[in-house]
Amino acid sequence: MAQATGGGTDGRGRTPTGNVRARSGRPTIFDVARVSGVSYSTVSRVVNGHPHIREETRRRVQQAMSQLGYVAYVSARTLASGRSQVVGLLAQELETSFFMGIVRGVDQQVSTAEYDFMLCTTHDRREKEAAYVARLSHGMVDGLLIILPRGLPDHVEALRAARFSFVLIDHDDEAPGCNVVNAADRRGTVAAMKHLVGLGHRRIGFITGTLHVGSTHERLGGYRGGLMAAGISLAAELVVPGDFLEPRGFEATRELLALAEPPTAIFASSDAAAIGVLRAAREAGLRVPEDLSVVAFDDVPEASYVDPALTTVRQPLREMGGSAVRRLMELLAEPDAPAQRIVVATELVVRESTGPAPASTPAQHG
Amino acid sequence: MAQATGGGTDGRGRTPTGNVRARSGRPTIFDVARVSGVSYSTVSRVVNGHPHIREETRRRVQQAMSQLGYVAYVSARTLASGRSQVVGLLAQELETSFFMGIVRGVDQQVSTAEYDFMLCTTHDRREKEAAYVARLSHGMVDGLLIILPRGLPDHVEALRAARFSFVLIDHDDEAPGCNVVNAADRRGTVAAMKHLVGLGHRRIGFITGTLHVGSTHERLGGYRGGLMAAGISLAAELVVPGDFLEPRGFEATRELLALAEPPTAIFASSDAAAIGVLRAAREAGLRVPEDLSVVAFDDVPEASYVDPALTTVRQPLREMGGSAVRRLMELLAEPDAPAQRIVVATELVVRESTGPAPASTPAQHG
DNA sequence: CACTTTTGTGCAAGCGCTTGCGATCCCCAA
DNA sequence: TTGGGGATCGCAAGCGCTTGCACAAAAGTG
Repeated sequence: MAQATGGGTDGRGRTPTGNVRARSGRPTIFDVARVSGVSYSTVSRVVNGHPHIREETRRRVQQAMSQLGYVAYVSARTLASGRSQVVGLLAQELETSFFMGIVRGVDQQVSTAEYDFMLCTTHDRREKEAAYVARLSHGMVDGLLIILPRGLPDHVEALRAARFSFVLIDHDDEAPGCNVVNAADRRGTVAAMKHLVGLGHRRIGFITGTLHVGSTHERLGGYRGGLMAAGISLAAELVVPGDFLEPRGFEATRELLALAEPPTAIFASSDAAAIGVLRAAREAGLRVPEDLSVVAFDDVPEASYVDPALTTVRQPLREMGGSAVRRLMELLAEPDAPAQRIVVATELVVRESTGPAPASTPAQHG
Repeated sequence: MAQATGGGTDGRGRTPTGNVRARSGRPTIFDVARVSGVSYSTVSRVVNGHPHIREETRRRVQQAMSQLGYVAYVSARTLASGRSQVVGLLAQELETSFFMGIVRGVDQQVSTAEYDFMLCTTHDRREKEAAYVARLSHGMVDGLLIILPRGLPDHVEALRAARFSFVLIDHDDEAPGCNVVNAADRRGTVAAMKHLVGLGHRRIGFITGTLHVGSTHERLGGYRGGLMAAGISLAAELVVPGDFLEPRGFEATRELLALAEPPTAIFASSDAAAIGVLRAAREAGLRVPEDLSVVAFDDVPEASYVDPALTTVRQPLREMGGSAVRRLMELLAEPDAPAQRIVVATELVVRESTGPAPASTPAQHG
């Protein structure tokens, strides 16, 4: 061996950077270098799989590493290289199955890509969003996945300005020029409308999602388009605002059922909201689907558990999460790739909550 | 100002560490120092809220920071200080509501503690566990939350040896001397048994969880204890192995119903398994609860959605996650605190899936 | 066989931040 | 006026790793 045997700290009692004693007692590349009789940079190259390393050298180093139980110190590597091998997932919350579905897809895909992921939830606080974006994009993660259902915030613009790689999930055209993954909301809703119309429904209520998110508008567009295609005129009172959540679904349904001429079917913009619809129907003494049909959106697991099981537009959440990760990986490899919109297909799943429209006015139970 | 005005790089054209030009274009503490006319260490102290900073200095620095839009570079800070302000959550998967409940509790609590968290799933691969533990504990995170339902693996021992702070969730006494959070499984199961016995059930089937996890044995203990307390003798054939999941719950129920003298009630070790029980009962033409009562464990959201809604032992998953985080925070503040077991209460939630035992043999439907 | 290329390795200089150790400054008792 | 002792702040030395550059040795090239 060319190097000083065993000592390796060239007589000055310290490694080049003054690494007299490792803080944690854990071995560093210097220790590995000493044991294997090469320089620390060679060790680094072996660790990172660089070319131009003699096979025997590589073997010696690897043997020293496993002998010492060497594990790279991630922060140091990140600091030196500027890459962290971590992607961030910024979400508003984790409460709903909707988010969880996406998170699962992300998790799965990330793990196959030799990346880790950091889950950050803003808990609906706007300041936190900005703070996270700033901190994460500044060295903590290499790329960002963003699911924030509130229009396109300024900090997304900031990310773009900083040429930081990110992809938005379930944001539609609010983000021109951004990489986006979303579902075919409109098409799915149209399919739902066709289904209801085919069952003879003419008055169909619509409970929207949160208003500032793109998918809400897509679904509303699908509703209108679907009805118009069937030659049914739109009635403004049949569209009531919602927020994707159960309580509001319940309320909204009450409003719809209180109409002079109540709907015979209701489309809810999420499964959760539809569960609220079911509850309101039960409270009003209406049977589903005999008196009232309900169609939902998402197809989270609960949709098939409830009674009656929900007819719903399936949105492949896992696939969306997975696609977003794949796209992000592409971006990390080629940061200047042109933006891309990925639209995953939706599919109407017919279960028990829809049926033929009742002959006369259905709201008068009894 | 005592310092060189504006220059700050002492004429050598570079900062002390040779920071000629920031890599990312983002401002560093050196930039802040230059603008505010103090040394970089003072900036660092302001950032970290150290005492002994003159109020006016602090103000000047803060103003410079917001003027420049300074954001700390986390890896550098971690490298220098040895602390990352992130905690890791190591779980086997994210598929079940059980995990998700805990994750939500963790998320919530972590966010109130000025920490971030990194979610790592091992996807059931043992090598990944060890790799994660090594990497995470080596600088990536300050502490670790572990939910790995498979006995107490060696790497937990390694963590302890390295004096790394961690807390186990839902591991029971397999981990002597470790900080653990778990639910009162035994007590909850006993309550469930008392409920069934009170309804007149004498032959009660039991579908276990995965065998190598502590809570499985606790629940089994509760089953046996509960029956014995009621003076009911144990029948080995009534206990069938399960794995907490729906398909196995279905299978196991088939086995139980095929017995010469089938049970009038079944306890499933998780809600998911109980849903399988329900399916098997339906398949066998049995009505729940008229012909067969079922009690479950967990009380995830699905439990109240299914038909009939499940009578189940509620396990406060969020609270468990939250408690684990709180405990971890304590450990981070005081690493040598003696280990502690935290047991959160369980509670029997009676819904629709349990009822009086049928008069005669119930398996003969019709 | 002198002369580029390619391959293999080492050195030094950082990455952006924290922190121990002084050096100053200021205030007040003596 | 002196000292002593905080309160403030600066400097240097690192944290553990990556990487451009230099240089040596091996391998082509005409």
